[in-house]
Amino acid sequence: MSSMTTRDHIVDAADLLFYQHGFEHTSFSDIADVVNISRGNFYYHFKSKDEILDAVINKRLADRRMMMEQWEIQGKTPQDRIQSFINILVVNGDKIKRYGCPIGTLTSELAKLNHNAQAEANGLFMLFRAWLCRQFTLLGRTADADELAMHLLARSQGVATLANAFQDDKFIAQEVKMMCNWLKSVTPS
Amino acid sequence: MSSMTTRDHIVDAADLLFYQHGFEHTSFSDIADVVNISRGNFYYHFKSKDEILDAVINKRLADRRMMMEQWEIQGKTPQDRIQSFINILVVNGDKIKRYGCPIGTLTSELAKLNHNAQAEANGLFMLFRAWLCRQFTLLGRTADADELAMHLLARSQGVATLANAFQDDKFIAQEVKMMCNWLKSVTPS
DNA sequence: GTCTATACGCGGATAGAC
DNA sequence: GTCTATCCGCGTATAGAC
Repeated sequence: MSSMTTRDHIVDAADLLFYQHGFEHTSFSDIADVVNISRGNFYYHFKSKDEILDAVINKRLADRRMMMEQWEIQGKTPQDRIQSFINILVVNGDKIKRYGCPIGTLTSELAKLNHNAQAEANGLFMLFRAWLCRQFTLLGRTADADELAMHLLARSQGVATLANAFQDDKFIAQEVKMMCNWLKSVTPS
Repeated sequence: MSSMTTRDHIVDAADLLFYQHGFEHTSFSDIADVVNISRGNFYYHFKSKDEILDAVINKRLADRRMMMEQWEIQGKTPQDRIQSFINILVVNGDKIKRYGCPIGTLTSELAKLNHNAQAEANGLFMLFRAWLCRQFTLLGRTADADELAMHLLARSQGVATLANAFQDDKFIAQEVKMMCNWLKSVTPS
């Protein structure tokens, strides 16, 4: 990617490091080591560490929106698309076992830090919530679409948390299977 | 509590602060302010911050064991006891909305820090897993008791994470109701 | 046991040369 | 745009008086 600016490299590296080691635990030095720039150079691109966090959240928002667009293209039925959401747990299984869910662990950390960016980070959850809600509505569950969306979101969060703690492969597979059955059970025939 | 030693006071304060603000974000000064001792005095009672963490984890283990003993006394059937577990989400609803689950958020943080105490903190999850497993076995689900235990644990973790992010009262109530129905559905009649 | 004083490194942030 | 040099506060930890 020759079109990648230094700023983009910083945001990419920060995105990964914030996920792997947490926002607070990631220092400018850590990011600088990855991007191969000096610490002083950060302040040409960002005013503060919080501004890097903002950029990372916005990148994650954009990434997830693109992912959902892909799901919409590939999945013809709302079932297929919801299934794509569930499958994240399998596709990203290894990362989740190591570091948990990128969204859930960020919102949890920012809540404890009482950080200004809490609301923006929650936007990531809201994105999935609204998207799932739309899919369940298309599925015909107009009355309880949002409830179902929140339920599925919660299930996947719980699986990520325990998969991270227990490092258990079979557990993820088990739960994904149960979620598939659940999806069938809420799909009007 | 006149029998409370300074050490106990430190562990109590650390327990609360680690929960509210996270382990890394809690400094000796923060704890000292609550306990009303000087920073230097910590090192008479503990060799390092990590030793305080160990003590906090052990305290949490003891607290949860006591809680389960209470559930065993109060609940005559395994259903009742599992119901007590589910009810944590309601009883501690306000704290969970603010700070998430004390166990889930600690294990997540320690995983990101790659901290030595990860295994000990996971012991908290294992305690609940084993206890729930025993209850499901008593319920007659000998074949899949551990699966059911993990499933319920995951559900409650997911609810805690989303309740924390969305600050939604109705959501917790909804999910608790669904978990009750689920419990009925897995109870042999 | 508890205190004060202090060491020491790291983290975020700034100034200014190139 | 990127660098080096530097500031400053905070955090853990230590030494030693009381």
